[in-house]
Amino acid sequence: MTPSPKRKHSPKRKLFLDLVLSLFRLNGLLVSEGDVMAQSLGLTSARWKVIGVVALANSGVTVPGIARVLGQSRQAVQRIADVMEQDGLIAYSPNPDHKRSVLISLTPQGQEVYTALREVQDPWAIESTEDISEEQLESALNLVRRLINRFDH
Amino acid sequence: MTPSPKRKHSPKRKLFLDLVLSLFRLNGLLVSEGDVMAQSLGLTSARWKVIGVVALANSGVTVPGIARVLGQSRQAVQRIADVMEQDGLIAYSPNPDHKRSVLISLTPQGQEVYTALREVQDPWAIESTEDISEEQLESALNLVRRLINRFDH
DNA sequence: GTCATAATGACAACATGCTGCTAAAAGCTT
DNA sequence: AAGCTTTTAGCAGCATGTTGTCATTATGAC
Repeated sequence: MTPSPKRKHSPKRKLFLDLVLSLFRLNGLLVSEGDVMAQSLGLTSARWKVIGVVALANSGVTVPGIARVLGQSRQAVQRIADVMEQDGLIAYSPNPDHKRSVLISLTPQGQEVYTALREVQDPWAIESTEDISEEQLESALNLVRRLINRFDH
Repeated sequence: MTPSPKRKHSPKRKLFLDLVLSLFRLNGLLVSEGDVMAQSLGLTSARWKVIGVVALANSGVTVPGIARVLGQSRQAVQRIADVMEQDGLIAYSPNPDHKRSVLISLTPQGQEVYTALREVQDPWAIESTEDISEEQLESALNLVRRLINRFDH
């Protein structure tokens, strides 16, 4: 044993870096899960995210608005949205409050797809949390949101 | 109990889906943080991940091995590694145990960069957890790892 | 109202991830 | 040893994300 640990141990530092690395991994795995679920419906994980935001915030959604919810760039969402509009899942309509930024809504077909999506997504969510308590989920969500607020400049 | 709640409330379902959405956001923000930290050193967040794995597992690292640690595809890591080798951060050397899969090591320049990286990364990690307890970090890491194991087929 | 600033759409360039494919090397079962 | 399976590198194609730029529209300060 050397006599002099000059360097501070700082277990929180290592814990946090481990957490960050694990979050990168989990993110990749979640995208994969989303791809698998969405695949049977002709969607991808990116469209899964977008259709979810549109379906929940059922009125007055715009492309930059979706981007803000997802924490992504306008341009990334715009590209996905344009494809989904071509595919007939969403529709653009004029925005009375804004000449440039059109409103987005689900088409009937988009609503069908979203309904079908829920029938895959909800059981997935329930199964995924089988051995996880509500309290654990809440505290993890709490921590994640604190980190989001810290990093969202 | 009343006979009427046709739809199960399942608060865990909504909690989990909120958590997943928040994880997507946090992932994007963490990548941004990594980009900012790595930028001053001429790195990007992707190279930040790779150099970290090489520096920690200081011997016998291969491209597919890094990919397994990061939970990414071989090809993604290979592309980053090839660029880093061109830039002189890492070096390939013959693998006595495997004719095809070469070993990766940090060059002296790579070690310098990693040292400089630590001087940015460690304070960042400590500051990021200022208002978070060790116990909270541990339980979050625990939960994330359980989810990784569940989804890592 | 005017003017600076912010938000938006559109386009381009690029980084990072994925899958799929082929051929070579390694590992394993018999 | 032979043969089947897995791992690997290298290539290609593509999806998803980023930033940057420019012109247009909104917004807010004065």
